Amino acid sequence: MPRTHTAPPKPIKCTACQLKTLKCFRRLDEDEVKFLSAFKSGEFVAEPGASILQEGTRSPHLYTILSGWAFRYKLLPDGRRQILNFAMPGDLLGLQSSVFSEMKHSVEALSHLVLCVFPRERLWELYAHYPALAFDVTWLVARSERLLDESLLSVGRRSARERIAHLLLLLFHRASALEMTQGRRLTLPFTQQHLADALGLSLVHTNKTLKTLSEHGCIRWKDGRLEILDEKGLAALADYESDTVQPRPIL
Amino acid sequence: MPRTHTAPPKPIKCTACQLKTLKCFRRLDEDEVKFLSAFKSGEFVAEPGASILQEGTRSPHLYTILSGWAFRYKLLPDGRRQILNFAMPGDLLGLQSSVFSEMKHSVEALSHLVLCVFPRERLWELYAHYPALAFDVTWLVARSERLLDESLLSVGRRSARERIAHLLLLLFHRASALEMTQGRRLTLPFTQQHLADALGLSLVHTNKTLKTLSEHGCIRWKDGRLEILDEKGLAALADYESDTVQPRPIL
DNA sequence: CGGGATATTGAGTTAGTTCAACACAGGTGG
DNA sequence: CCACCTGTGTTGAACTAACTCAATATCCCG
Repeated sequence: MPRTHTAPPKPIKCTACQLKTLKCFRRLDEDEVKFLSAFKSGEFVAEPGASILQEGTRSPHLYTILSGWAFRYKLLPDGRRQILNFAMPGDLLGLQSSVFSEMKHSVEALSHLVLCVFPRERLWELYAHYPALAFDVTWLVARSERLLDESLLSVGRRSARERIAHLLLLLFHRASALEMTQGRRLTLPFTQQHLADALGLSLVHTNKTLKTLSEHGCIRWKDGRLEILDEKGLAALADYESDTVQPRPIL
Repeated sequence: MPRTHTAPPKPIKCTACQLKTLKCFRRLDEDEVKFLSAFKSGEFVAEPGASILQEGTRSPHLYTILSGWAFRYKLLPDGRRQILNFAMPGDLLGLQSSVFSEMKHSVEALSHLVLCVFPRERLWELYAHYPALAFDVTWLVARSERLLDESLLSVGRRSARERIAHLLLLLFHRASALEMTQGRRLTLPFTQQHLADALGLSLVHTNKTLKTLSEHGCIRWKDGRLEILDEKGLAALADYESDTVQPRPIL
């Protein structure tokens, strides 16, 4: 069960935002940083399993992930779950309820998670006065659409082995851009159930397929740590092509 | 094989745009319409099977569908195809190549298709001077993300019968909002192969499942015409809930 | 020590696939 | 006007990737 949320110790100033030091993000000018600092209404810390946003509700907030992992998902009435994607630092959460009235998916924390909180009613100011930031928001949504395109291709047309190979490579490269990897290794706070639900597979089959990938010497997956042993092999299996997109927006 | 494109007879002025008469679109003010008229660089007419945008290329244009159907899709090297979604009047095509460098999916015309063409290099002006329109662009991308979420849930977690029920209802309601339906009937310019590729199913199984839905008296599907006979039944099957979103943006 | 997740493995089942044949319609060229 | 071809839809039969069920193993935590 989700644990309760904790109040943050002390919010980080946008001027000192850790994400800015990563080269995968675009540089913001002074004005933009100032605006974002004022726009940011606080921070929100959640523990694994905590519910961040709920399908069917309207959130007064818009979030950006400062650190940690989360995932978006949808449920069917009988409990079947589909994970739509995994969210990492820099990703936007809850824009849907800013743009439409209510959420059509839920979001849950996977790891210890720190979020920047923005009041959705002020999103309009951003569009009115900071067109570059508005464009960044569009950029982020478009990128997330791209990831969904990839997932849909996987779930619709790839075999179990191909899906797993593809997802693991994708996660690895996304994490790598955020400097969350150590060499070929990456800490993934997922259970196999999470993988299964993201891939549209059963838990048992996911487990067995992971095993054959291990036996073929492609990966090592143990205690939430993933090691990519044969990147070429995996990429060939999955027709994976890393998405070399230019510097991405912060917020 | 795709036929060649035809030059448009005479572009329609945005002031006289047919879409504006539909109540599902938000009303634009005079300034916005004037800007859009200037932004619009022409029209583009395509016939069924024509390729509109190609994965791996960069399109200098951004399109909006004025009339007709298209679909976005991705291919695997061995020819497996996943249709990502179907696009109808009012939908935006090719934003990805305006936001990133190149397309990661292709777009093909399903029916006779009329597109409004906008030069992507002027998209920035729109963001700089027409924040409401910029917000509309974001709205459109976010909505398309939502549709993808639904598809991913279907393909990942629903049975063949549920998937078909869900897709047909969705198409019907989307078309209905655009006043493209006649009572419970709708002309769909698809082959069963299109349905199969959108649902992640084989052609044969799609055919058989359509047949059982017909036999149960839920639908009639003949010569590209779909009739919804038992909307309640289909909705129950698919856990379908029509997405009652407020007026949507034009362009 | 006991209870609740998570992971692993085997065995039997099934939804959906592939292969193949055939029906039907429209379109073309002789 | 007919013969042919191609794209689409339909149906049966055999096959298989992935599923469900079930038992067991681990590990962590209170």
